[in-house]
Amino acid sequence: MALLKPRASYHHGNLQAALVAAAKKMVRENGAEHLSLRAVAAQVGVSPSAAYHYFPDKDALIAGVGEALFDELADMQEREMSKYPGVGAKAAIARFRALGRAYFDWATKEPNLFRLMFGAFCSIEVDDGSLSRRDESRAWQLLQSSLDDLLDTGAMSAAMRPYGEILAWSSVHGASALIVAGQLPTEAFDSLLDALNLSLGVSIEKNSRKVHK
Amino acid sequence: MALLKPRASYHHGNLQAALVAAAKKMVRENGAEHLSLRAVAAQVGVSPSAAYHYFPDKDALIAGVGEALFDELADMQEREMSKYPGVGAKAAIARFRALGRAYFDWATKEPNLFRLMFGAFCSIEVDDGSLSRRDESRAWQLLQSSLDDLLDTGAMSAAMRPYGEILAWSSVHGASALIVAGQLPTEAFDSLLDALNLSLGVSIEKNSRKVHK
DNA sequence: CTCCAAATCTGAACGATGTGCAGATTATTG
DNA sequence: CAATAATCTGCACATCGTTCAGATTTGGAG
Repeated sequence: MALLKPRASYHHGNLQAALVAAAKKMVRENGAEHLSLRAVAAQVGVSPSAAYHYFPDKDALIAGVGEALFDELADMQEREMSKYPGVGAKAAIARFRALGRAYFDWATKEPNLFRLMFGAFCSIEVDDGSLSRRDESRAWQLLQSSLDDLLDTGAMSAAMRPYGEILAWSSVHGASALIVAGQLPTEAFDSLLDALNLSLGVSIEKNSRKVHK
Repeated sequence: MALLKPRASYHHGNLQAALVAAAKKMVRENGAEHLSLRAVAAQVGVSPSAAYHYFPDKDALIAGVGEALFDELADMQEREMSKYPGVGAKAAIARFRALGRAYFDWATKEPNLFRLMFGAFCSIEVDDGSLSRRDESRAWQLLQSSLDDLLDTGAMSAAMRPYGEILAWSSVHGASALIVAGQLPTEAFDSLLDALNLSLGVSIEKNSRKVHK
């Protein structure tokens, strides 16, 4: 089982990317904890040892998958936000909700990938004391500009603005993680978004759902 | 390495509990993803096969550790809250803060145990549609009574009460998880607690820290 | 106390896994 | 065209999770 596929040439061409892509697909289906380096290599049509030319060990491969995933998540968030292109407060609120919901949808549709991103893999280097991952991440910048947008259009209370990033990201991530882990029911996320809007001084509009029980 | 320790009697006495305890110690040190069933058995002084009399497989052992951990977490939260035994609003606020901070301290002091609890292990059974884990968990009940306490003592706005559980648990868990994953700096949790108190209509008292950055 | 059945643990074995290393194969450059 | 570098293979090793037949011990019935 899991035999080597024949290849056109002895050299693969773009092995590194192919390994990451194959690993991502297998993590999505089986979870990162059941990923096998040998299976990834076989899927790509290469011997297990070949992977060690591009990754020092299996964990590095998984970290490579994680990097790609953070980019994909930001892409999806941008796509969802761009569906509400207006300039007023109403559009700003819609974009803010879309941002949070995109995060949640990603988490629930791809729980294995979501767990990979925030698990024990993808170790963050903080030894040099420079930028923390947060400041450079695209997701963080999206959130920041969305909150600025809310403030500028008068949709958000100025008093809560300094807490916007931490409260929004923590609560949206926390609800998503707890729901993915089975500790909260799926419907709880609607309540969370309503609560978050209330907290930031944003009035709930008609598309909000009922408070969960 | 990892030799079998000699035992007094052929039968161990309380193997199941000993296995869980040893597994917990090893997860705490090396992370659940590097736990070895054989190493756990050797630590207890028993052959690897002996474990299969109490757990169908390795994942079940890890799930057993998870169960114990949820109890320990609730114990710690109760202990921390009992340090503020007053009856007024001020004490209720202090207890609420202690509840959240105990959760965070647990997460940061034992990141490997924290990740085990909310990772892909400890699968929740929801097939029978009965109680979700949330409703029966002691942590949830602690949070509920703490929020009721805030409301009764007039420390919390009644309008926010329906959102109390979801907002508090999601944001505290989210901030803890993001900080443990290295996505947020440690100091961010103080801001989160302040933001949470503001959101629920609780006035910030003197022991609050500066907003981060 | 004796003996037997049930509970508990061992030992060896199997297939699969992560990883290192010597060498084979191909690409690239002078 | 030759030689050097890049890339990949084959084999080996230790370890892992798991199974199963059998050894050891316990507890209860006579």
